[in-house]
Amino acid sequence: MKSPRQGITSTDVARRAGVSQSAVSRTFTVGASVAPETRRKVLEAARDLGYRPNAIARSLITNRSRMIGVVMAYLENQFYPGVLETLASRLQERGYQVLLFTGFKDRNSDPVYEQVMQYQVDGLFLASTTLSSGLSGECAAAGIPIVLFNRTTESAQTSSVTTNNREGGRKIADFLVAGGHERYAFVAGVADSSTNRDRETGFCEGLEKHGINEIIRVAGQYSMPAAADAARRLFSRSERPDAIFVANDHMAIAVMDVARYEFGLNIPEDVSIVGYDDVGPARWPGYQITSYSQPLDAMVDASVTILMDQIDQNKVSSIHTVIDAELIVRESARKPDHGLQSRNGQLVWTG
Amino acid sequence: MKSPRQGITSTDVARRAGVSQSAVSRTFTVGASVAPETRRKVLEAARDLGYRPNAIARSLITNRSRMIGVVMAYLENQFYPGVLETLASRLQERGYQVLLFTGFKDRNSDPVYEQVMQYQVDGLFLASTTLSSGLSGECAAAGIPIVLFNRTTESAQTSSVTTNNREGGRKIADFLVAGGHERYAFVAGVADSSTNRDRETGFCEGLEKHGINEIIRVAGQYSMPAAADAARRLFSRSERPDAIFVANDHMAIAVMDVARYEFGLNIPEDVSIVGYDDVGPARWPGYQITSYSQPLDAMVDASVTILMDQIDQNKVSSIHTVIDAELIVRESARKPDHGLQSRNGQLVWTG
DNA sequence: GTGAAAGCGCTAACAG
DNA sequence: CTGTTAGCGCTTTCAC
Repeated sequence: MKSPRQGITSTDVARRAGVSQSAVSRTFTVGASVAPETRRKVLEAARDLGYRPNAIARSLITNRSRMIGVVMAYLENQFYPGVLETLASRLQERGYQVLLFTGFKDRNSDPVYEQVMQYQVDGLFLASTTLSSGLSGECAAAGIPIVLFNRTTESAQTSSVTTNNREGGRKIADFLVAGGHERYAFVAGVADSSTNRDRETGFCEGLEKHGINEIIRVAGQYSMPAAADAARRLFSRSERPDAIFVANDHMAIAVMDVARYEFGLNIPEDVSIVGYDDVGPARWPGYQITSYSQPLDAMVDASVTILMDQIDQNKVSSIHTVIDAELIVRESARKPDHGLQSRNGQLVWTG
Repeated sequence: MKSPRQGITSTDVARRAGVSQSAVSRTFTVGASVAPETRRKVLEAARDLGYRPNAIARSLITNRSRMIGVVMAYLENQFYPGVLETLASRLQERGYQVLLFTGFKDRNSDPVYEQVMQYQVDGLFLASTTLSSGLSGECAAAGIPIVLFNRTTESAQTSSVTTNNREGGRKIADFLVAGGHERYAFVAGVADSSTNRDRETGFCEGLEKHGINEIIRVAGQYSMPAAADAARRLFSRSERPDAIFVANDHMAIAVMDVARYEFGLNIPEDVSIVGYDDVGPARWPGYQITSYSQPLDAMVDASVTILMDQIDQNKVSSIHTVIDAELIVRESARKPDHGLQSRNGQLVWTG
């Protein structure tokens, strides 16, 4: 008698259907040629036995696991669960699975990658995390494409998908200036992330273009508590800023809460706040954040396309896709009297 | 020349180290006996070559994939990303990986399970979703343990981890009654989920015990828009409820927003709101939801323990773990003048 | 402690 | 179209 862990194999099915084991394999391989009658017999036997092809065994021989390693350090920022959900969905449609690595926020991520690699993933999707150049080289050598999501590097061995963060920063500067503000501040994310750097650069450029050369910069580390602290410092200044660009919505929420509940400020009357990402809570009535939207679906689609193309061609290259995005205007920042346009029921800044 | 997709195998390492392939295998198998000198040679050769054992091939022979299939229909409710993160972390500590299935909210989930099974997962963790009895039987037969997270069934073939939802409902009733309210309402989640049913039953029981027999029940479907609609109906009544238990925090947020921004109500002066889960935003200054906490870590640990035990013993059984939880008292509901106790810097209702 | 050999369940030539 | 055969990379007896 078979042990309970032992499944039904294609050989079992073959025996029962009175055909060869290869015939069974062919029946479950798309595009393989099997006579209708054989196929019928196999399917019947398979159904009777409750047979399911063993994807692990298939992987071993095809040298394709049909798994994509997805690495996300943390899921606290609401943007990422959304990414994960639509990514998983898109991949599943194409017959790929998600091998997820997350929850290692503070720990060293090297062992994580060690694991990913052992599972022979066909591609790597990295969000809210970075990768040693050693490993990306290894992946390139092994023919495993890598997509950095919402991050970039100069590396020739990885691809990336981002929005035009620099232009985003610039547009936000334009928007805030058009709204007639006086003292500008920036709440930064993690300093060495490309995304933060680009948003900041764009914002500064934009302000400078309008002759504004003084920007108060505080560090928010992409975390709510750090952003709250940053906000406290900002609002305690004698010259309180009246226009703040916060590098993402996750932090903007913390900043708004501090402004209102600790300093009694009114938004946007006393201070305008602009965020980035357009996450769920940005639309909640209590926040209504004016935010540069990151089009989730388009970004995920682009990532999946890059991965699939490179997997199919069996060769990795470095593609950098930049997705167009818009500044969605809501109530958290003073609105200019021009340059606003309604689009799909949303107000957007057209400059 | 090897194709780029071809990795370095144990045979390559063996050749370079001048030992047999089995020696290499042993070096990478914990508890196998290898002479220190052999081990050293192997490790050196492996490092030189950049060798990594192939987990897929190992799975095939050991009949253990060291992957746990995690199924979560959606990640919108902030509770679940948190679960996912700590679950992944705990599993990784034990050398298990997460094969994630999500993002099929509206679609039929059968093909999802079809996929999971093909990947020979060693166990199944199901949250915010249910399972056909056929499939759970199949898993039981195949020796694959299943844990339902935050749900239960009578099925003898699955385990479950929940908080004591019924008692939670009762305590919330006690708390609201002690706060001195008059008209009670319940915003339900998905009607046929065990979690919702138990919370509701407990709430009704609790109120009846205090002689309150009229409860307005509206359906919120565990979704924000549905909960918002439910709230609109509730607050449009001539006799507006002044105490509402919302089956989870995710919906409670929507209810609070409708109360404040559409009906101009003050919370808790005009209406008290109690939620369930104690998710992140429940602690945000703008919400401060009085909520029955679901202790994430304890729940996840219990789930992992169940899975690991059954995998190790190679036999599935039906364990139902119920975790103790507390009603965390914040500002969204009128506070009684007794029965409150401070614990770890939080106020809890002790009845 | 070590190597040789036999598979795990499957796919992919290869003849027929 | 079908069966036979040879592995995929690894673990695991089994002698030595």
